Amino acid sequence: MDLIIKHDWNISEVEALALQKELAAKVVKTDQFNEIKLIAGVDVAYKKDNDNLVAAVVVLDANSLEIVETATAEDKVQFPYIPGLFSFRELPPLIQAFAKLQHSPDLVVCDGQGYAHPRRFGLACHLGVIFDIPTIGCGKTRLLGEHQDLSPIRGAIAPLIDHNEVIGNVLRTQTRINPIYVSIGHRISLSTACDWILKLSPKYRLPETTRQADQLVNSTIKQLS
DNA sequence: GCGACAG
DNA sequence: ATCTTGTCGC
Repeated sequence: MDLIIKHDWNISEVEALALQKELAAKVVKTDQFNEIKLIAGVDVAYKKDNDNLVAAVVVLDANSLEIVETATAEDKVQFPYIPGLFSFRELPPLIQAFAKLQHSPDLVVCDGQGYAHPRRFGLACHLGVIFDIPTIGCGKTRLLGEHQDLSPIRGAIAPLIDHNEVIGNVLRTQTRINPIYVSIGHRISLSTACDWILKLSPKYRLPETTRQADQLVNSTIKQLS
């Protein structure tokens, strides 16, 4: 896993906004990948005893959903949580975890929005662009945008719209369970992204990738405490 | 001015 | 995210 774009992370809020505007121009919104054999799920959690963040990456076989490899990293918080600047808080430890991987995933499912973002550059876009790999944004709650009511059945889908632009899809992954918010990260189309999320969510609300990453990051925090 | 606001 | 009481829906 090689970083294609490197930039400072110890920057001000104003500088972060300018950087988002610059990098957002590099997002590719169409399918640009070959066969997807390995899919990674990522998650980051806050460790309150030492004010650190713990990041976890889990690589799964795209067909069997069996775990192929995992990696974790711990780092100090160096940016506050600001809605719209989420990636500047969570990506530093995540990059460290990716650096430890022996396998390069062909697709990364992110815990957070992608294109469904005020400046169309959520965490999934940021991660995708700096590594230049296909990514999907997958959020449990809405950052912005409006949508119509959704059928209660698994597979129900509705466009998420902001200022007359479709910025993502609201997707029901389980019948009568709250839908999730899917958006483009990088090098993937919205429809292909939703196909993968449904395939990766046969049993639970969230994709298996996200579940495994969440489990790993929490067990890591418990173990280190 | 007030409310909303990924994790 | 995380903590936690009261309220609501099934």
